[in-house]
Amino acid sequence: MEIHQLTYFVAVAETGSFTRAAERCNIAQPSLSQQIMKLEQELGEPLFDRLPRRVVLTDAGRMLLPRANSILAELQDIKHGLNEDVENGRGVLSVGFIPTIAPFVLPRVIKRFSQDCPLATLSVQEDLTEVLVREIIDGKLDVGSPVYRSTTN
Amino acid sequence: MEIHQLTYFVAVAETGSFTRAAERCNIAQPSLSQQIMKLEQELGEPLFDRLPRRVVLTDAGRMLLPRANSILAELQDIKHGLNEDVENGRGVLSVGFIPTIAPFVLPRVIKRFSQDCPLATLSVQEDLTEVLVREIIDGKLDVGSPVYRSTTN
DNA sequence: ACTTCTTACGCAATGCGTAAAGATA
DNA sequence: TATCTTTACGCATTGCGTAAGAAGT
Repeated sequence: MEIHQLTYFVAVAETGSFTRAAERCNIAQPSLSQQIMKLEQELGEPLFDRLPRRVVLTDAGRMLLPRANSILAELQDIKHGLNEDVENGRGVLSVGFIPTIAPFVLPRVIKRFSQDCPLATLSVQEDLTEVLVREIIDGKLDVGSPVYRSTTN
Repeated sequence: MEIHQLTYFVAVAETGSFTRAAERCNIAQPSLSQQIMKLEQELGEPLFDRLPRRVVLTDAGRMLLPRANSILAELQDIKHGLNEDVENGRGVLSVGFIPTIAPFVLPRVIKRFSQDCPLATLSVQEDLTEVLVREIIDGKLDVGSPVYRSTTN
């Protein structure tokens, strides 16, 4: 399992197409196909259902997506934050949530976290919690702490 | 930045030696040196101070370590959990902590998490919290939820 | 026919190993 | 001299691109 494979996987999942994902990743489409197949082979089951007109996630793919996003976001954080001041409680806590549990814990955990570490930044990755996170960002759900959603490059 | 580079980095950090890290990773020692140097080059600053008798983490290295562990643990979770039943609240929440904030939030977050998701498993990665986690595992600190520390292979 | 994914194949990049060289005690 | 890391260099793996094939609308 390699990082670029996770990148390609997320691109396919988000675009719903191998072709468009290849464009986004700036590689040839067969090369992307090849890497996705290797990933599926390593994990033991297909990640996408290849339908005639579009590509949709399988159950395994749906489970992988938030975790892949979390890992890619953490890598982003590393590149951004290593040279900068990540001291003095200004750290970045990167948390990946699983769909089932997110709605229950997320608001409370964020609130709790913001109370203990007001200067720290929280990074949340989970597709199904996107709406929730957006509400927080928009200020409809005040949690008292800076929250941002990492872009997946 | 590649996965195997993070693996090598963690091995060097934990063994305090390029030679022993290479043995653990089952590769030649110069090859490991090469990958560590590439990683340092990409991040823009050295990760280790090469002392005569041992190697120690630089500030940058200390910041990278918990994040690298977190990523590697997430990859482990993916491999373990994809085929299995990660539904019904039996999921694995993998959380990476930064040294400064861990002692404050960890116990409370774990307790809160266990209340909301009694069937879920919590995975914590941070070297400086190792003692804390061990106390929890040993039962001295009851949090009411299964906790395990992922091995970094 | 047109769009999209897969297969086939060759090249180029790179991770790894062996051997030699610094460096420090 | 012994231990440990770095440098040098060649090989083998593999990711990527181009071209052709397959399948569906």
